[in-house]
Amino acid sequence: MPQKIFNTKTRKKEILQPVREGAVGMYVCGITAYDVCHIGHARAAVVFDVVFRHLKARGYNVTYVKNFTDIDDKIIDRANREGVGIDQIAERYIHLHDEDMAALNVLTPTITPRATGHMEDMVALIKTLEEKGIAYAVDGDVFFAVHNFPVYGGLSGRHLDEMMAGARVDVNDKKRNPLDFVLWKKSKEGEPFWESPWGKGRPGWHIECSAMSRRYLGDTFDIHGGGEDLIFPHHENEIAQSQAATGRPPANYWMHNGFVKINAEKMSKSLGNIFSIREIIQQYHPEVLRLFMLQSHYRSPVDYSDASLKEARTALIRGYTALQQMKETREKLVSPDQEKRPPEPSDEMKKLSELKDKFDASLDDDFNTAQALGYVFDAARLVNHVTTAAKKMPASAKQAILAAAADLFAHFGDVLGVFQLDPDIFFHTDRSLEAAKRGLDTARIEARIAERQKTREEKDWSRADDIRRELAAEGVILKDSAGRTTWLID
RNA sequence: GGCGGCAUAGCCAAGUGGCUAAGGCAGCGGUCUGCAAAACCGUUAUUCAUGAGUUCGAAUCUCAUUGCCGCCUCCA
Repeated sequence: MPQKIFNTKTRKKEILQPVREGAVGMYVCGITAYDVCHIGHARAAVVFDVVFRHLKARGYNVTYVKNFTDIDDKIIDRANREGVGIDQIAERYIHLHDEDMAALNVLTPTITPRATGHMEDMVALIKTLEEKGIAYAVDGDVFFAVHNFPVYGGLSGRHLDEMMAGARVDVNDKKRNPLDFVLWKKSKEGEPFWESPWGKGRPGWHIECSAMSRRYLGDTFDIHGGGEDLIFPHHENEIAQSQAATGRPPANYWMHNGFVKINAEKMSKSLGNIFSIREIIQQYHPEVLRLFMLQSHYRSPVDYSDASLKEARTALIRGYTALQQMKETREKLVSPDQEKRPPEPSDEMKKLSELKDKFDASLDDDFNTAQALGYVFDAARLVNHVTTAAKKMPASAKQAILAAAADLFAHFGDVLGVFQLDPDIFFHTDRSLEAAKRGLDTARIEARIAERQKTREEKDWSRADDIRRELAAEGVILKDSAGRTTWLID
C-alpha cells in the first residue's frame, strides 16, 4: 500500500512520491531555545518521530532535519535578564530539550542544525532575493516584498488583497507594504550581530529554515512539518523566500500537527496553563505522555488533563501487563529446540500476521496512530488469551505464538516508540512515581507484602486479607500469583 | 471581518460511500482465584449534533441550522 500524507497545501490526502526514489527528505521546525519544552513541543516531536520511524520501517532512506533557533529576540531578552550571552541561553535550553526528547524516546533526527551556524547561507539567500528585486534594503534592514511574489498565500489559503484589508497598522514605516516581512534585521547598540552586506545585524525568523532546509535537503525536498500555528506566517514566508530564490517550491508535502489544549482551553502564557515536559514526567512515566499523544490523530487537537493522562496510564499498564505475562510464560516454556522449529500454522499465528499488516496499513494512511494502537491492543488481548486463558493449548503451540507475538510487539515498539521497555522496569518506574505522588514509602510496602507472604504460606487468610486491606486503603493493589505477589498503585 | 477545523456510546477516540460502527477507560454477567486483583469469555451506539437533499445504498457527499474551537501578532 502506498504511503498517504495529508498535504496542508492541497488539503487532501496525497500519495507520497519522493523526489528521489526510495529516499525521503524531511524538515521539521524545531524549538527556539529560550525556555524549557512544553507538551506542545512534545506532541510535535512525537508526531514527527513516528513519521520518521514508520518511513524508515517501510524501507525509505530518511534524512530528517530538525533545527534549533538559537538567535531570536526572546533569547536576547532572556540573556539580558540573566546577564549572560545568548550562546549560553541557547546551549542550556538545547541541552534540556535533548534530555526531554531522550526521556520521551524521540529519536535524534539525522541532522540538527542551528541558525547561527548558517549565517553565510542566510546572507547568500537574502542577497539572491535582493538581486532578483524581490527583497529591498532600507537603512540596514532587508524586507521581502510580498507583492513581488505572486503566489503568496498559497499554503494558508489567504489572498494578498484580503490580508491587506485586514492588516493591522504596522509601526515599522520602513516597509513598503505592511505585509512585507523582515529577512535581515539591523542590530541595535549592544545586541548580538553578524556582519553582512547591509551592515551589522541578525537574520529574520523565517530565513533560517529556508537556508538550512536547502543546504541539507536541496531546493525541493519531500516533507516539511511543524505545528499548525506555523502555517501562517512562518511556512508561508518560508515558501515565499525559498521559491522566489530558487524558482522551485521548497517542499512537496506540508504536514502540520494539531495543538495540545489544557482542560479544553488553549495553552498560553497569559492563561498560565503551560505544562513543561519535565514537570509531567515527574508525575507519569514518559511513555504515558507518548501514548496519550498517539491515541489521537495527529491533526486533531488533543485535550490534556490529569484525567486523560490517567487513562493513558491505565491503557499503558494493560499493554505492559500483557508483555509481562508473555515474558514470564515464555521463560517457563523455554526449550531451545522448540524455538528453532518452524511455527505450526494456527489461527493465532494468522491473526498476528494480519495485525501486523493492518498496523502498517494504518500508518501508511496518513500516520493514523490511533487506529494502529487499536491493533496493538488486539494483539495484547491475543497474548493474554494464550498466556492466561488457553489452558488446553499445547506448550509448543504457545511457544511459537508467543515468539511471533514478541516479534510483533518489537515492531510496534520500533514504530510507535512505546512498549519497548522490559515490563519489570516499566512497572518499577510506574510504582516509584505513583508512590512519590502519594508520599508512600515503597520499601515499607514491600516489607508489608513480605510479611503477608508468610501468612499466606501458613494459609492464615484472615491476616493476609488484613494486610491487603490496609495497603488497599493507601491505593496499593496486590496481585497474588503462584509464588509471588506483585503490586501496583491505584 | 477574512480563512479553516470539529460535533461518533457515560468519558476518550478511530472510521469519511456498501461486510456485524476499531481500540482504550468506566459499567454489567460469567470463568479463573483461598478471597481478591489482573486476565479471559460475553454484554453495553438499530445509530454517528439537527433538518432537508443526492444515491440502489451515507456516520461518510451537498445545502441549511445549531454549538464549540483554531489561525489572521510570538507560538509546536
